[in-house]
Amino acid sequence: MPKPPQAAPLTRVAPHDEAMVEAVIDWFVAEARDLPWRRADCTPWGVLVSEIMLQQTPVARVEPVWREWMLRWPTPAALAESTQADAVRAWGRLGYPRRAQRLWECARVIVERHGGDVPGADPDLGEAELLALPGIGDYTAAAVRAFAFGERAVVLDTNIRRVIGRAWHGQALPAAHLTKRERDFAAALVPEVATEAVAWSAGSMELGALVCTARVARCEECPLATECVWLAAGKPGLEEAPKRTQAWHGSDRQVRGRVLAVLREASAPVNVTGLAVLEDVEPGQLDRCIGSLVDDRLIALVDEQKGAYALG
DNA sequence: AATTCGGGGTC
DNA sequence: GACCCAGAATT
Repeated sequence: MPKPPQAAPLTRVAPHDEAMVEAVIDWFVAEARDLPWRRADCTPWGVLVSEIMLQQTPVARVEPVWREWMLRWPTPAALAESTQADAVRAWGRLGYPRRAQRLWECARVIVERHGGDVPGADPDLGEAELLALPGIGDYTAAAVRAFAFGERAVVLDTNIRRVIGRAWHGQALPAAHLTKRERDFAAALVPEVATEAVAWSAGSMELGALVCTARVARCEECPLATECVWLAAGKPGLEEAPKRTQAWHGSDRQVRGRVLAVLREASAPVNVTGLAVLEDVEPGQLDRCIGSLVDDRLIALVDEQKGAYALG
């Protein structure tokens, strides 16, 4: 293995750790899914769109929507020339429609500020330029730098956090909040050579998605099985789960979704408050949800006379 | 640091 | 039914 350049990493990684990282990379080369946004002909825009869609949404649900989206809006400029309403409508049932709104805004900013090219390739400014875009946070900025531009970046999503937590620390599930300590440890594991760094990021993410899954880990298939601290300890900590899930049925979140679903399907403005499909919703809650959707600029009152709303 | 923000597959 | 998913933005 070639020696990395003089620039030493902040934290030295033991040969043992390097071997584990390489094991994940080798596994990924053999087992990676053939996803469209991983193909060599996928543009940075395609990668960016996939990353936004994949925020809190599984691959299986994203893939068909991503394909349609890329056929319709193959470039940031194409999306920027369309309307937010079209973007939200094409988003379909992926959830968190504010992502569609931000992606549309993101396309406009890319056109205005970056001449229509997705930023992020610059080794110095890339990170900051991406973080400045709507809907792009720490994870997505790093992911675009790595997967769209092949740069070394510290990609840290829920999958990678779980893999590192288990294999290196023996923890079943990552903590609710990312600490500097955890980030520093993850950063130290990222290989210095960019191509390997990208392979590690994609590979550890894929390992978390396919093998080292949250509920039932398939350790017999894992390339880290012989080294995994968590497996050696007998896979403790999965039973405890005082996470307190947020109620869904009847929540504002659900009602907002139902209102938006009506307006997505409609070809003309709709008086939402008089709708049969929303009869079971308390008037107060319905008004509150409509109000918050208006505040978010996801919908707008377009016919005051009729009290009719449409997608913003 | 805690909340809010969708929706559906899976166990 | 509870849980989980390539998180981000706001307070």
